[in-house]
Amino acid sequence: MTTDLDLAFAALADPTRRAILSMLLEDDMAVTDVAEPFQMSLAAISKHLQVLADAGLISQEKRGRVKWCKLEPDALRAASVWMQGFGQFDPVDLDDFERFLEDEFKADTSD
Amino acid sequence: MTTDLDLAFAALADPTRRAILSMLLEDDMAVTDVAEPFQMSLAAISKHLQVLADAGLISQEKRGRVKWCKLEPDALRAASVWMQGFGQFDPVDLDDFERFLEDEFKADTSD
DNA sequence: GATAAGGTCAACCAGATGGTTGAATATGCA
DNA sequence: TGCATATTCAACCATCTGGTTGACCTTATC
Repeated sequence: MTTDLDLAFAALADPTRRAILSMLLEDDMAVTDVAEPFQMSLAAISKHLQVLADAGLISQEKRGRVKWCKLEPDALRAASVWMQGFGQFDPVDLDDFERFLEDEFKADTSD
Repeated sequence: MTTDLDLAFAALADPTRRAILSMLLEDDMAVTDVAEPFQMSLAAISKHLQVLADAGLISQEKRGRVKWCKLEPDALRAASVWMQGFGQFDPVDLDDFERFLEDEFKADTSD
C-alpha cells in the first residue's frame, strides 16, 4: 500500500524536485522554463514534474501548447503535521529559509 | 551529492520506518523488540534502522549484546523548517496526531 | 566449554528510480 | 500548408531499494 505520505516524502527526497518547488514559490511556470536552469533533459524534468503532481505537491494545467505548473502547498500539510508531532519546532525565520533555498539550489544546478 | 535533507526525506518515505519512529516516541527499544510487530525478517528491520540512523533520525547504542535504538527528533528540524517555508501551518492537535499514527501503524503491520 | 540470544553481513532477487535518446503529438504562427 | 515550439512517450540503461535466506560474530547463561 502506498499512502499519500509515502508519495509526498519520496517526492521531497530529491534535490531537483525540491529546487523546482522553490522556483514555483515565486510564480507559476511553464515546463520549459522550469527545465532551463538544470543540466538535464527536458524529458527528465517532465518526469520530475509528474512525480510532484502525483504527490499532489503541484498541479499542472495546459493552456494552448504550454503546460503551466503551480505549487500546491496544502499538500505539504499532512507531512508537516506528521513531523511536528515529533517535536515542537520554533516558528521559522523566512530570511533563513530563503538563504537555505538559495544554497540548495546552487548546489543542485551547478554540478 | 546527497544532502542531509535527501536522507531525511528518503528515510521518512517508507511506512515501516515511520512506524518505527512512532514506536520510539514511546520509549527506547532493542532491535529485536522493534522488529516484533512487523511481518518481515529481523535483517530487514536492521536495514531500516540503519537507514534511519544514517539520516540522523535515530541513534543506536550497544549495551551488552543488546543494541538500543533512540529517537533523535532534532534531526527532523531541517526537514520541518524546509516545509514550513511553504506555508504557515496551524499548530498541530496532538490527539489528532496520535490517532493518525495509530491508523498508519495498523495499516502498515496488518498486511 | 557448549548452547542460546541479539544482531549484522553477504549474496541474491524483483521492482522502482533517475537519467538518456529519438520519435511522436499537439499547438501556434507565417 | 508547412515549419517551429512545447511536451510527452517509449525504449533502454545503471543504480538504488526493500525484501529474502543462511552464515557469522559477539555476548550471556548453564
